[in-house]
Amino acid sequence: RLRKWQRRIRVSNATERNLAFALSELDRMASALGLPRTVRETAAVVYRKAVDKNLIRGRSIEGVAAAALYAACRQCSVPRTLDEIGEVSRVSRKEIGRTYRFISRELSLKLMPTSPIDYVPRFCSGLNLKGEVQSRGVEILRQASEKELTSGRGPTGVAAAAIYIASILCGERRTQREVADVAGVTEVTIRNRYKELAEELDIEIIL
Amino acid sequence: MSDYNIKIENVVASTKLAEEFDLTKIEAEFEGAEYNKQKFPGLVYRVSDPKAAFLVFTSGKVVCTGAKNVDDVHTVIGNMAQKLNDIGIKTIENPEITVQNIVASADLQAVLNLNAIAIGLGLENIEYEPEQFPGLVYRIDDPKVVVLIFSSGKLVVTGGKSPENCEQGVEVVRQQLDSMGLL
DNA sequence: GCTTTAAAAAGTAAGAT
DNA sequence: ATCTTACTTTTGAAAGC
Repeated sequence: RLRKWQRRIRVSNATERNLAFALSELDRMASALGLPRTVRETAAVVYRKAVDKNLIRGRSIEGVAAAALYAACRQCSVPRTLDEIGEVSRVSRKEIGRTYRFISRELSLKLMPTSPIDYVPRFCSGLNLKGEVQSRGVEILRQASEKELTSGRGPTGVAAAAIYIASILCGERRTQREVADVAGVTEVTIRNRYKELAEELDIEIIL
Repeated sequence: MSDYNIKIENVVASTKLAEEFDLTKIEAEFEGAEYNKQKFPGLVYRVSDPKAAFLVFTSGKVVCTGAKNVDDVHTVIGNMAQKLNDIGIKTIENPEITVQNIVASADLQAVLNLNAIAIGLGLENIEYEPEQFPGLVYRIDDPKVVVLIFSSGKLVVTGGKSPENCEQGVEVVRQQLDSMGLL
């Protein structure tokens, strides 16, 4: 009986220690990515649910923490790409994606694919673009979505192209290189997307 | 009318041609054969008769992949057995060949809204992460196949054991999308 | 889980020209 | 800027780490 009690204490200690480690990991990654407190708390909730459902078995704490943070960013509409999460995690992008799919399914998160619109605020601030440009970009994305120009395309690439166009239309031009860098895509992708958007949405780009 | 341009792109099959093989000998006799035990336990051998690739193991088991149809699988495996015999290696007479997987492509001839389809089929039944891959992944239980759905209306059906499975898979998708008014 | 094979879909990426 | 090559996803078997 005393043995059993001690065992419980050990398990409890291990569980608490692991949870503490996971939460510190979430905090460390969230800080590195400059994420607000609400996202960290959401990630903590997701992580705790995963623990309660024993989803950590056979998986690393760091992997589940990274996946929880990735999921939380999406739930809070301030998405980070798997590459961005991977940059502040010891776990590879592939493993984070795999773990995300698993907990997403097991916890029935039912998240819609990331919307390009959710990337606009972050990318625009990174380019020092005003709210007017953001609004323009969002409007372009709404029209793009209606004309089926976003299905199957990378959200960051489409968002980057919309911002590139918006910056020009608002007289605050940013180069493809600048936009590509903040969005984490190549200039070629921005070029391909913006050509398609300009053509299909009948937007005249002069310069 | 009932087509949708279904085309088989690849057939994977397995069989057993002998009780055991000396892969080192086969590698020496078959030009182009690759065998690096520490890299992979099987010997790799490509043929262009009907085009296909073989993975030959010491156990006598063989995997054939890359064939464009089921008949070609039987043809190339028969040719393979003959080549082994020519080299002085006896093989099992009528090997039991099992088709393990068939990959097919198809075209629904319609531009699709993958977000709408994701909701229509149910987020818990699909996987769609455009950040990672442009296709929506839909797993079907009835013919047990996996269908990759693209915004262009093109499809990839894989996991089927027969051409019928692939056709059924395409039909299931067509029907479900049609019933939801997404086609 | 990984290693190796083949193949399609469409997007994105990297290095070369 | 454009071309080529290549990687992302899915599937299945094989023997072994």
